[in-house]
Amino acid sequence: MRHLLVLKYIEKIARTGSLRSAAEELGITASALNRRILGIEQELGVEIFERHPAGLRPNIAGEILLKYIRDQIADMDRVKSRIADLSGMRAGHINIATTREAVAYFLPALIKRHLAEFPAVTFGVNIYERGEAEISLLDNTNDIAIVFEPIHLREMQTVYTGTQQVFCIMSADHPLAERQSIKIYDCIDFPLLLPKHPEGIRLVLDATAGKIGITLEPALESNSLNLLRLMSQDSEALSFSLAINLRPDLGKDRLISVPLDMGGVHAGNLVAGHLRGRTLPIAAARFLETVNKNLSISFS
Amino acid sequence: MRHLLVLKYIEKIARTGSLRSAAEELGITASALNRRILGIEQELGVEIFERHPAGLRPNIAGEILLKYIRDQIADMDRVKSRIADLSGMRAGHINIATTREAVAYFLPALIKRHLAEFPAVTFGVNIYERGEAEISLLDNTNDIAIVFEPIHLREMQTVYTGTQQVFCIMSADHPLAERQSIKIYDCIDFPLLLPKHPEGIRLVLDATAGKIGITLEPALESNSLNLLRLMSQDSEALSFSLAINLRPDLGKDRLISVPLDMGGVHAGNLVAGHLRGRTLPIAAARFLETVNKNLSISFS
DNA sequence: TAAAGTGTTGCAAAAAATGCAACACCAGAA
DNA sequence: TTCTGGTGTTGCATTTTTTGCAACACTTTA
Repeated sequence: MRHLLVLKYIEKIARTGSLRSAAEELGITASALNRRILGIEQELGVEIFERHPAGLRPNIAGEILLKYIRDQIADMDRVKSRIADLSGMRAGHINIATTREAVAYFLPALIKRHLAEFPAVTFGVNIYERGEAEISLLDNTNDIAIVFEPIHLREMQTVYTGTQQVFCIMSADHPLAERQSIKIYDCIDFPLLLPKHPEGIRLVLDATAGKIGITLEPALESNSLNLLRLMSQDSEALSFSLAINLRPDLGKDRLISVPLDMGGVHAGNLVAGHLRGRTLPIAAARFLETVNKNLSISFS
Repeated sequence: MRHLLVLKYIEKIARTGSLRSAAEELGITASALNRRILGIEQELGVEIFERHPAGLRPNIAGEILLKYIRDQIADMDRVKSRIADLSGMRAGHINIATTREAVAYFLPALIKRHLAEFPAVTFGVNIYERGEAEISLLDNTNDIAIVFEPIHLREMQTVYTGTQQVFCIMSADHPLAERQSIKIYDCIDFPLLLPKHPEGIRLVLDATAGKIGITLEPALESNSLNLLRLMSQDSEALSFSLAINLRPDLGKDRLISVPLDMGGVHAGNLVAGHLRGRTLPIAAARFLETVNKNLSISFS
């Protein structure tokens, strides 16, 4: 709830005891946070925090306000819960069709978060080869499709469409590791670990190579993206990954990722949507909205 | 309070029933307001207004939200007054509910004097029809009620109660002008200028007349007490006024006032108080005490 | 059919929030 | 003392958000 933001800021400061620590936890700057507080204090005409060298501590006015804030946040939660009850997004089953690329880290995290808010919702996640996910919407086998480079876009009502940057994954001590970005041309001197053909990312890579008149000759082909990535470890071999599929803790495997400059070739589209003309059950619609929001934020 | 802005927007729309009318009252554009609503609805994942050709009407989710909003706004007011209290009880906002009879000369003078002593206090004076002022205490719209002949006395904690002498106002050269007091019986031969019905003083006059078996037939009815008074000027017509509403400088308009002997009928009560069971903010409590003191001194 | 009301949306301008960097201050350690 | 590491604050350029204008699509009423 956006209108509670400022209140949550205040609450966080009261809990951490200092502007800077609160700011860090909130993911904003101390200065921004500070000005928010100064603004509130000006609105109230009273200071709500005592300024100590060690940080901020609520004064009596602050304590009164904090009580209000905590109540208000709790009340809002209750309101949201009641609204969720009567609009039916509380319960239901959601079947999701997706491709291997999209599913690795993004979807599990998202489902987990959604489940925290709507525990009674159940999920089915079904992985398809390129092109098949969209088809599966036709007979309502699945409610939502999240796919990379869809083939049957006509059948879909898309809610989110966005390009996905391709990253090249390599060992941390690889000759190319220092680069800000690399071109496909730079890659051909090293062993290439590529996904098998119908995979969307392979398509994009082949197109990029084709543009400059070369053919990619993979040292290893597999449809296990994880296998490909691990093969890069401690070798000169290169593998590739979409932004959405990039593991957050690559460093732990002594790997790093470098964006691939595709030289004007259209980076592939990631698409989320449902069957055209179908009105989704509320639970599914709600989740799709969450998907859309998160994709938009993560890959802008 | 800035963070309540959006909430107040919603509340306003619910009250006016349409985007455009609400926008106008709020001093913004319909489009801006509309986007605010769309934003909230997206945040909640649910629509909160039904779209009718005639305008917007809250749906069930909206009603739930509205309850929350009204509570939060009221709570915030309470917080602000509590905070004002502890900053030396010299500041605060006082909302006063009253009826037309009580407000003309007494209240302005009192507020003026109070303001001289407590310049940081701000006032809101709201005039209601008979019976409505007390009701307005219930939702904390007003802190203090000063009313003549209240209907809903149960809801009120009265601080002052006292009868109000009724005066008959007439031209200075009126045949009755020399009297020490007059009876209602004396009046019926002259044109009567009476307030309209729900007005408390009219009630008292009717009761007095009823006791001796006559009905008052007004030459003019109005709910502007000032108009009635001025109509008495240079004519034989009689108007009536409560002691509290008696203008100090009647002589300037060539008018005089003569007490009305009501022949045993209970003169109406003037009551000042607040919502039963509520502890007033200090600023309001303080003003109510001033009201009490002045009423007690003036009409003993 | 025309008029007057409704909500909605694209686009450019205005306003608000933010991050960066520097500052001033204080407590405790060297 | 002087230095270090912590605090909150502020000016400025930038980014993000909000807003108003105008036009649109739609429904009800005259």
